[in-house]
Amino acid sequence: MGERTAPGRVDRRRARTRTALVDAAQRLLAEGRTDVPILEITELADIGVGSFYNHFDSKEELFRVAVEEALEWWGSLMDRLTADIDDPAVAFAQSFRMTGRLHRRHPELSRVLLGQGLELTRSESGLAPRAFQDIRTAVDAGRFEVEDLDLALVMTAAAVLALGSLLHAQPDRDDAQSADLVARSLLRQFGLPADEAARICSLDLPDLDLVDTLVG
Amino acid sequence: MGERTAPGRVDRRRARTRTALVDAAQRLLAEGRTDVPILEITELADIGVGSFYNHFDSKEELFRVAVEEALEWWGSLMDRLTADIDDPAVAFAQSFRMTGRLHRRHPELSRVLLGQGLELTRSESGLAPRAFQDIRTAVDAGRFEVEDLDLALVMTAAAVLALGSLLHAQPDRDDAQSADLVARSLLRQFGLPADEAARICSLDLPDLDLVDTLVG
DNA sequence: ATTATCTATAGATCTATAGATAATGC
DNA sequence: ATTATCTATAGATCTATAGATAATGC
Repeated sequence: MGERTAPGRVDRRRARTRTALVDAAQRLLAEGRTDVPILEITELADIGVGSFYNHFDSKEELFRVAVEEALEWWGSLMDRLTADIDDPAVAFAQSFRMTGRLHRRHPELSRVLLGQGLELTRSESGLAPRAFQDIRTAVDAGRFEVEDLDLALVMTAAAVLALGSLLHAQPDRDDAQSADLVARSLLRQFGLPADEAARICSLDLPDLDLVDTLVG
Repeated sequence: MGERTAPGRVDRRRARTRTALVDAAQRLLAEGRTDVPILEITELADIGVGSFYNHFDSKEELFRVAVEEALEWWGSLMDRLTADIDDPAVAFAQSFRMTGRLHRRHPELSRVLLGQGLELTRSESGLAPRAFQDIRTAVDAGRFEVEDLDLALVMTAAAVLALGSLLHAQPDRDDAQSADLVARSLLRQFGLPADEAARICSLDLPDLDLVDTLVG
């Protein structure tokens, strides 16, 4: 009976409510306040408490979804911005360096990321699978020399978190310079010669300003 | 009027209750369950709810103390075990390699550590100040070449956490080998030549079995 | 006599839902 | 007519304390 209907006003209204909840959850995540009553979440989202249960079974589920969507958004952005880079070592480095700049550019998203900690590496979506893929491709292409892929992934995640943590703790620190320094150190850990690592980490990055206007 | 009395039975009973609470909190921390009713904590500690408030004002305070005491215990152990090492690079590496082995040897304590995440680096006690001191001493002695002490500290903490996270996720992974591999990578990051880093990370470690019988 | 602990519970807070209202579809 | 949202609230849960009991000191 193929009842394919174009999404109508009802669906859009429903989607708006859901988005309001996820947005509110992301704002709370950014403040590290996940231990709040559902009523506070719905007030922040400016909807009635009752509507909460039309969309999520519990606070935990909402926060899980909120984290997932936030990181998936950034991950897919990194995909698009590195899609036409041939050298997988460069693609990896560009993603890392841009994610380093994320901490200042989108502090709320950065805090969502930091709040995840190393749980990050166990997610099926978001940044981890992409980083893992980048590293594997670079190893297969003979660009990285890494005998332990899992260790490499978790060290990468740790570097992202360490960098973000430091940038928030020290508001005056230069994010670009620190990010590139850490990226260089990671590339060297993955077997690239020092000068090659330095070269890669001083390449131009895509203009994130342009991107924000397209998708953010 | 100088009422110095030897701690009597009352004080010991009081201390026992407090310790029971802190122990219970550490067990809960190890399971990541800090969001439990106070009643559950006191039942786990096998004391009445009322007694809780004789010792702590809130759950949060109890958990803070529980983390602090756990990490301070391990930190002071590392101090003692590296006290008579002359080369600060070696002292740093020994502490790091032993802490890597902590994840298998004391999984509960390890989970307390992992639960802290990079907050770790902002604590006035525990591992961070010791690691910072080690790194600074090594830099001053010309053993490490590190231009950014804060970055070095946070990368060290991240490496500890990454290693622990991986060891828990992969129970079959060789903890000693992984720890030494990461330690070597850190030493190289801090400017030591590859062969020197490898040598340091294959030195004998103090016998932790003996120590456990003395203090644990 | 003093101090810590225990039991029992008042009052605060939170979750989840029932039933009413509003928006859209047909 | 249908579906989403809203308001109001019953019932569950949790915190923090009052008052009773038990342990120790003198």
